[in-house]
Amino acid sequence: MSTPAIPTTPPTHFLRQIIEGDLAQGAHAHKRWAGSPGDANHQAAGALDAARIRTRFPPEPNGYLHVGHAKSICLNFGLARDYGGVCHLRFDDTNPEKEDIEYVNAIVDAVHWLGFDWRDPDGHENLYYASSYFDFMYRAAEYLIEQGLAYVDEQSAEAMRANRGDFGKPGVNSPFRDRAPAENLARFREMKDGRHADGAMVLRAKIDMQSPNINLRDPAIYRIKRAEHHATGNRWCIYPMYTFAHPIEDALECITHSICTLEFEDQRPFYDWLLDHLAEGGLIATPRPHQYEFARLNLTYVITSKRKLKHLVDSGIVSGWDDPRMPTIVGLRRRGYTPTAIRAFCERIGVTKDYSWIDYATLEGCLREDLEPFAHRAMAVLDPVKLVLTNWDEVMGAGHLEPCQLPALPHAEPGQTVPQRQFLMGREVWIEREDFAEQPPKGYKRLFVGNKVRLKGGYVVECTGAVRDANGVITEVQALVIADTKSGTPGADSVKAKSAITWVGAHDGVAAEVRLYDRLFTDPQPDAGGKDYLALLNPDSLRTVTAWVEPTLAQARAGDKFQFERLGYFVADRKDHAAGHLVFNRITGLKDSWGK
RNA sequence: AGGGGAGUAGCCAAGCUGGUCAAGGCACCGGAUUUUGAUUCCGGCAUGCGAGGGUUCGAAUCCUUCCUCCCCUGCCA
Repeated sequence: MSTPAIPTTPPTHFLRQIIEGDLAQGAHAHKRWAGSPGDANHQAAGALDAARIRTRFPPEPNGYLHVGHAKSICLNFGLARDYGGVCHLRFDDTNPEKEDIEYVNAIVDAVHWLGFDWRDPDGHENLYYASSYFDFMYRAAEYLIEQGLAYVDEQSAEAMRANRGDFGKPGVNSPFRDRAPAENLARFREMKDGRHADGAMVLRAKIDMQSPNINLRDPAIYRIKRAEHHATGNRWCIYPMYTFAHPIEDALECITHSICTLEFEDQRPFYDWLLDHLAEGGLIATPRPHQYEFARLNLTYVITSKRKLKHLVDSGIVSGWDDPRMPTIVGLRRRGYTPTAIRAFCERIGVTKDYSWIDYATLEGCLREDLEPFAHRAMAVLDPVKLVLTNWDEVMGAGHLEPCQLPALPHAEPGQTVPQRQFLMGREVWIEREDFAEQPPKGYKRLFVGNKVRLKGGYVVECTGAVRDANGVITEVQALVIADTKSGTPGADSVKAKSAITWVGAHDGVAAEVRLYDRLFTDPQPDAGGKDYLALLNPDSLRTVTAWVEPTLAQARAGDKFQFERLGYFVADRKDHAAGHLVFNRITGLKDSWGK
């Protein structure tokens, strides 16, 4: 008797509603797609687009992706997947000074790792570069000039800024604003031909210097910049600005829904202005794309500012972009987070236009939820103290080692075969220091004199005391093993134990380096309100201990994830873990014990 | 100051055309099961939807005034 599968509808949000509305109206039903990006003529020659919608994830290749990008990735690729569409991966590489091919590759890896691809129904890969549209962008710029919609401004940057006005003061027209199109065209071509110095002049859209929206006060759309581009080399010395380039990129790729973050809302009127003019001129396919904005992710205790993240790396506060404490995709990956958990997280937090802070606990919860059903269990002792079973030799025989076993997963499905973990119990075992208490607090269920506890998978023992050294530090805990109480035998339940504690045999335990990671910052919002984030670093964000782990763990391979019972989820480090030197990273505890 | 956005529980978030509408998740608190104080399972958790006023038989949903927060004055994206 199995419960009928309940169809899981992803939570709705305003973007889904917009798309569903568009689809219902057939807004994109007649769009054509020639199989590659291109202008109006190119697309008109194509077939009806097999993709019902097209979205895009458009990172600038100037750094590593982080959780915030994951939200955008899951949104754009998820929407395309859910509505029979396609999501393009597009590198917005319009500023050669900041960009590098190294980042391109890292971004490709990260998006793939998250579980997404950018293929058309026919398998064609939609991986694009803004830089491959430079020719068209140049043509569009000349079109604008010819139409009297753009002009070359020779004011200095300072003069431009001053004449732009501010929130309370309208801008004033540039003295170059009313030049004739032919003159502008000539100047623009000189710019392209390298006849002018960097910064000597820019091409500006001619809109409205009085606009209350400062983005519409004749925004710069092309600048002179002699820099080698990672893709186009030195072919160009003028580069389009984001403002101008992005709408065109969307249009050439036949994007239906161009989704970006809130800070671009004021940019939308220009987006519409540009594309409407280009569509009217027959340069781009119609219907043209539309821009929608959502709120970016803020995660408590996490910083996503690229500049600050870079400082953490450069100053050695963390070991690199993939340090397991970093909120980068590579960092989360090395920490042990799974793509499934990250995707679930992005789904769970919703999509709105509200400025919000998501609890870090939400991410941790998604990880635990993902790992709980299949992460193999293992026993480990992170803060070891020896437990000596003083009557072991009499009861079990001198030097006896008792083979014990436990299933790798506690809740096996009826037909499921679960591997068994084998280990040995002897006179001496390692237990957690905190599993013994001289003065047990109220409700304490572990070892204290007179209390009976099961060594999980082994025998029930009764605590008799502890041995201290000259400084009063406990060097050994003592107990009596109770015969015939071994786990899985008929007598197992003959003696009631208050609890079961985890342990590792002193004879077959294996040493391992365990890296106990915690949040990098002590403040829930280290990146807000102009705080000094460096003063808010958590001094205990990494504690490395030498632990004892059960023998099965010696076979762990880099990247394998486990639940160390009662301790949390751990992953064998993908960089440093090796057969002869076990290294485990704590992904997260079994519950949030911070502040407990 | 001008423009653009947003305000529903500790944190997210449904709710849109006014009538069991205050969903759901996380967190938290009870209780049951448990050889992980985990998991699982049950139960609890907003007389109130930024505040005030109004329209209406009836408003989180409509009107109005006010308050708070975020974004915009790069030849960055």
